[in-house]
Amino acid sequence: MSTTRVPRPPGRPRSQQVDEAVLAAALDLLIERGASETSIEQVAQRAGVTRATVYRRFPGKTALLIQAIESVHQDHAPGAIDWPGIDPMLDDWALYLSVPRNRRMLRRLYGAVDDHPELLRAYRDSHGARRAAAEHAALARSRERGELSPDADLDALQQILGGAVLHHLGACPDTVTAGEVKAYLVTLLRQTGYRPQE
Amino acid sequence: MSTTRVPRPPGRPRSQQVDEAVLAAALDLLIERGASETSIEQVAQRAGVTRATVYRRFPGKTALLIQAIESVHQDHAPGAIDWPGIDPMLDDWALYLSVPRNRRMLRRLYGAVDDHPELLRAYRDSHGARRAAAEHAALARSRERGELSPDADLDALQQILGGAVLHHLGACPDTVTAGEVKAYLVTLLRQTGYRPQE
DNA sequence: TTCAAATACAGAGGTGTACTGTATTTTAAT
DNA sequence: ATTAAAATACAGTACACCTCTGTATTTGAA
Repeated sequence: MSTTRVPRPPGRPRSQQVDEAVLAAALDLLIERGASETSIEQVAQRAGVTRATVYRRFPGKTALLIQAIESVHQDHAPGAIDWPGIDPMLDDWALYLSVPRNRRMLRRLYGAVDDHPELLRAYRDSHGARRAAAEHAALARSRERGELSPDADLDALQQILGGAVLHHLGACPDTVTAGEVKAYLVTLLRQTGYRPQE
Repeated sequence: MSTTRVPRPPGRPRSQQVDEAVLAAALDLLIERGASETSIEQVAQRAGVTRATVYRRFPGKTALLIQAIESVHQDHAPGAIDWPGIDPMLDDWALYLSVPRNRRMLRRLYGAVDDHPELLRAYRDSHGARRAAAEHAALARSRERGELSPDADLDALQQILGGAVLHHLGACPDTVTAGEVKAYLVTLLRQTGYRPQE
């Protein structure tokens, strides 16, 4: 492999530990305080590093936050998602939405749409695109199986589900269980003719 | 009338003009920059007064913003809303959601849920409560008229609509027309069995 | 006389850059 | 092979500048 033949550049290499600490601190602060309330100073402080060290890696706050967002989902979920139908898909969603940290994260991203649209875009680019396709596929399988009306508009259903998630994020306390989230989603989906096979 | 018999308090009275200027400035900044990015300093500057003048009226930013939000809808819409059915209701929504300022305002309120939950609460208290009842009534009328399935869950439909609005706010540019918004809402609602009478 | 409003103040925190000293690593000369 | 030089990273400090906060004091309108 020629990939191993990368001549190491001269000088002291950057500490990977510092890389990770900075990104983790940035992500934490994004979730805790939001994008515009997060400062380079705070990130550096939390990462146990000086501001200059952060500035060496990132030109500014936005670039830092974008990379922090991207760093989340490159760790796990390298393979493609594939749900056999709506029910297991909702299970996954419910599990995700029952973790307060995830809920806050999503709210922060949507809440920063006007000031930092790049963040939501980075989130979608880094792990939303695959999902959309997988969602569509799951809905299609369920429709074939008769769990949905044969003439159901899958795109519309997808948007209804997306809206339901947003509504839930804004209206429900972060103490909900996965079971409650799923029950909520199923209730709404039932209005569209969803009839899960038992 | 004894109401005219209010003995004027001694000293210089507060300028009502300043009152309005401060509230208007606060509302503008809330919409433009968001709650946490808005400072008393900026409000004072935009209202053409000094900080001390603002502090005399409001103990802090939150109280100021709450009152600014409440000041919007006490001007117009004093009477109860009453929609004869879903279609005119969607017309009203679409009109509202086609005004960029309104869209921004809603995004700001939802985006500030984690940091300033009082703001969304104030919004709901000051003109969301009435609406919810009116929505339910409009849906009920349409159901009776056969535009919805007889066993439609009105609460669930209401939440679907609420979610759709949020989704639209986050996904669509603020240049949409009222017609486009309505088309979007109707498309989603059709999935729930909505069949408007022509 | 009494309160509104302007002015002044001290403190906190953030920004981006620059400079020090030290640690770590490669490259080149011996 | 050993050693010196060069290159880079990091901590720490400082700078000049800005914005915001909350209060205290003064000026002036009713």
